[in-house]
Amino acid sequence: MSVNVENTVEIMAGFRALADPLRLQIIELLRSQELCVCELCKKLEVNQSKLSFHLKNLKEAGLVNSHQEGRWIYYRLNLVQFVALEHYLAEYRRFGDIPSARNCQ
Amino acid sequence: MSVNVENTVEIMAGFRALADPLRLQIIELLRSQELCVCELCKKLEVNQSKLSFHLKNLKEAGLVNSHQEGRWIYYRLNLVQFVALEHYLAEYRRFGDIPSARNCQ
DNA sequence: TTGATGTATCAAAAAATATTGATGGGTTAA
DNA sequence: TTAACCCATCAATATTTTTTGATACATCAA
Repeated sequence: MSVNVENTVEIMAGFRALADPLRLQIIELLRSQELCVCELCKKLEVNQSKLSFHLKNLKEAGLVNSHQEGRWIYYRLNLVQFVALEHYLAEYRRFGDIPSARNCQ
Repeated sequence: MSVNVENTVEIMAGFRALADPLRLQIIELLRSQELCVCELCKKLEVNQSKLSFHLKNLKEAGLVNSHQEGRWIYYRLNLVQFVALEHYLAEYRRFGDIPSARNCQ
């Protein structure tokens, strides 16, 4: 019933990574297909350095993985982490209605 | 199938609000019971101004509601918004495996 | 080899967020 | 009334995050 404190840091990192418009655009693109950085650059019309920064951010939060193929580095979603975040949120409604406050003082 | 762009701003605001340790502590406390600001202050050992800032943040993101009762203002979770965020994440796994990249160039 | 391409990283500047302390507005009890 | 309490807001500061441009390191093609 109580929230797992050890995981909370990772969960929060996930939410933090999702809290940015460009990063949200990135993961929405990756939703349908794995992509390399240069393709993301073109589709999102941002410079490579900026994109690299945000991809690192997403990767450190566990939301994406990458693998190299020749000189390209492909990024793809790590769905496991999405599920973890989803479950964290699901916990909040698991126990139904929340009691009103008993009077303060 | 595609992600609803209009909602994305609200969804992102939700994630942003969750991306902070104190705010996460707040909602974890509110999970079991509605609380007033002074009680949250005591439990979390932070000053009132700081707490007020973060509560405003959570409220603007739709994660909590508040109502006044005498001189106390009680905050409680807005579970509807938690469900909305949960559903947003659930969309990512709805369509199963993601194709590998076709070669870039 | 050499030069071009794809990507990460770094330092500096810019922008966004958070903290702090002070103040003020409601509400209640005396 | 007055004073105490609960809370929001504001301005100034501090901190964190993001952007930008430069550079460096692989890999590949010629």
